Amino acid sequence: MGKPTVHDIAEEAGVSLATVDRVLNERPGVRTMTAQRVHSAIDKLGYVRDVHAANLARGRQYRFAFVLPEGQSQFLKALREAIDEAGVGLRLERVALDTIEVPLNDSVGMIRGLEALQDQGIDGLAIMANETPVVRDMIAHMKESGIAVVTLVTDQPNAERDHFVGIDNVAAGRTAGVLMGRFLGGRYGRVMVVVNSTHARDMVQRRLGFDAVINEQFPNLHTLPSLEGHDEQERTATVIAQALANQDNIVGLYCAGAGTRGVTQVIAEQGLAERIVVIGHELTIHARQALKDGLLDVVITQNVGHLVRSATRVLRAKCDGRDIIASQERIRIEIVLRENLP
Amino acid sequence: MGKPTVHDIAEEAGVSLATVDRVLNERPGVRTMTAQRVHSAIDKLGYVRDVHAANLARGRQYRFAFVLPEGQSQFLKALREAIDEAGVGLRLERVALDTIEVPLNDSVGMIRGLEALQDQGIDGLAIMANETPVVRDMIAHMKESGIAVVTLVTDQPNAERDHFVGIDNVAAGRTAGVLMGRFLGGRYGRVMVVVNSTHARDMVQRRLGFDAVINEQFPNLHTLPSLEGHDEQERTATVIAQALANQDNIVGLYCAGAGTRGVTQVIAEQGLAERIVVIGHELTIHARQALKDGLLDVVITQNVGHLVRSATRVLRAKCDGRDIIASQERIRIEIVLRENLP
DNA sequence: AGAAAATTGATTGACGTACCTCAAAACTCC
DNA sequence: GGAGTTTTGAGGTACGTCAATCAATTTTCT
Repeated sequence: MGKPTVHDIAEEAGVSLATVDRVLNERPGVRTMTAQRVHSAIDKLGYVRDVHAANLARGRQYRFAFVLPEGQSQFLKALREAIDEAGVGLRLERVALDTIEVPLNDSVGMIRGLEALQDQGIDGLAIMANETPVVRDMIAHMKESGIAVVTLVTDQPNAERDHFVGIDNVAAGRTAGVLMGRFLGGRYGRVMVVVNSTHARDMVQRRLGFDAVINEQFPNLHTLPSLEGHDEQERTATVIAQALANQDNIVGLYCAGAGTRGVTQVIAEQGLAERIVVIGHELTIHARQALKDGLLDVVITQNVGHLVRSATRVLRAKCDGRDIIASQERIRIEIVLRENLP
Repeated sequence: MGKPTVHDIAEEAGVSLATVDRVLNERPGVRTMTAQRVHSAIDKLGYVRDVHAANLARGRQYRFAFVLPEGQSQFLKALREAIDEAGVGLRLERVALDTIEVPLNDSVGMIRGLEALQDQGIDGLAIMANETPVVRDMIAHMKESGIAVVTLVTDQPNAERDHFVGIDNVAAGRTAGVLMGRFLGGRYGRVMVVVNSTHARDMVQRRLGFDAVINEQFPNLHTLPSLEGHDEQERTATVIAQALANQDNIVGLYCAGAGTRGVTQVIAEQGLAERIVVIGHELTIHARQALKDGLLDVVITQNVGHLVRSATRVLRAKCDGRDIIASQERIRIEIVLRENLP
């Protein structure tokens, strides 16, 4: 009464094992009629192929590559570490993970990097990159040559990716908005918003969500135009310090980008922790420390471990032609306070 | 250059396959000296046994059982659904999940239920139950007969369980405390606390964390003695209504237990949504709706899907004698607002 | 009808491990 | 040094699937 095997469906369909195998692996030389008989036997018995036995037999290795932008940000570092850590455990599962880093705004370098990948015979790709035509074409090209592609952290909704692994950034911005409004408890004032770049899709979305909530629910607050930090600590610190000097009655600061370090630096230097509600993104080690020190009130984050594992699960499912369990692959918007620091 | 196999370690150790097999599966009849040679060959080559091939060979089935308290609460319902859902996907992994329900405060019934399990030849157990001597002895008994045991949702720190799958309830209470304090933005008043039962360990811990934060950080607030709802909507609604009538200046309500429905019922009836900050636990369908309707400000929750998958991963690792990846098995305290509702 | 082509069956050997048997070799102990 | 015991080796079968070969059968076409 165990699970049905190929033998059982061969018997049920009244064909030989060889034929069942041909049908299952879509090899030629089977009449449509016969194939149909096999398929209905599969349905009737509820056969599902034993992926592990199959992989064992064919000596299959899944080769997945993570394509990340070059950069020293703590978020990227944590992401790379998560990839390495996941890679260790996945070796037992016949999955090999590679990481390649491509220059952020250098399309030629990116194309070169990805072409190298293709020659290596990669099975799947998780790509984190800004939305550009070059990337979009690259994804289309990869898909054409049978490589599964997921976008990571930043989506490319117009590209033919199989799946997006990351959070809904509008919702993340909205979440930041409510927390900002509620933590300020009715106080009147202005809220500064810092982004990495006003062009990046995720920054735009977070800002959108943030402003929407503030405008809808907190008429006592006024959001200022975005400041650009460009992912650099010094630059972020400078623009913030400048803005603080020029504006009065700043009660909140939302750092929608990853460069929280520059923010906390200014907050610490000017001793603003008590007076200003500060909300940042991505739970890096610096953000953790800042939370503990009270320099940061809230961090909105996505778990890098989940990102990596979800991406590999999705890629594997796509390679095997299986469906994914959507509920399992939804990346949560995590709200971290000092009190629930994991 | 592939992964080393048993053949490779046989050669490296200068012994036969049979001997390697005896060592790996701890079968008798191998001199300590020889076993040592095999072990050092394993270390040297970095051999890791292919679990899937092994399971295939021995036709292994992992049989795990979830032991849940009887009850109709939405949380339990969601947990049961998560178990069923996970069970479907896990069939391919040779894991069979069962759920059994035992009467909450009936030790005899519980023992009977668990004894039935033992006879069925179960490999692992995930148990959610109040901390009692009966349960503790049961766990010890199970462990003795070689069954892996994890506690679920509620820990039994004095029992010899292999692992606890659930959140840190003190931290959860603290999280509720900060959110309560900050959402109230300096207002003065009293905060009501509702629990299922003042005896349950997790309720005590949440209450502890909640009070600690309020006392440390929010002198403007005063927490009232716990009200008991006993997991019943009507009863919860009654005690809250009563307390509201007897106390003035209630500004917050923390429902540490799962019976959020009774709370939202009263809030809706008396139109208190705007005046009182309400924080509850567990994101059931009712809690979702209440968040959307603004009857609930925050829900602190643990993802039931994660709970179930983590429990099965841990049990499987224990059965295989593998280590778990601690970071992957830490269940997050999730903060859910209307804006980041998943 | 006969030849050519397409389809199907039967069989075999992997993959990496478990588990069993039987015989050979190596150790005890007196 | 011989009997007894313990340890080791050699070999086979199985798990569920893939992949390949070669022969046998059926279909298609002329």
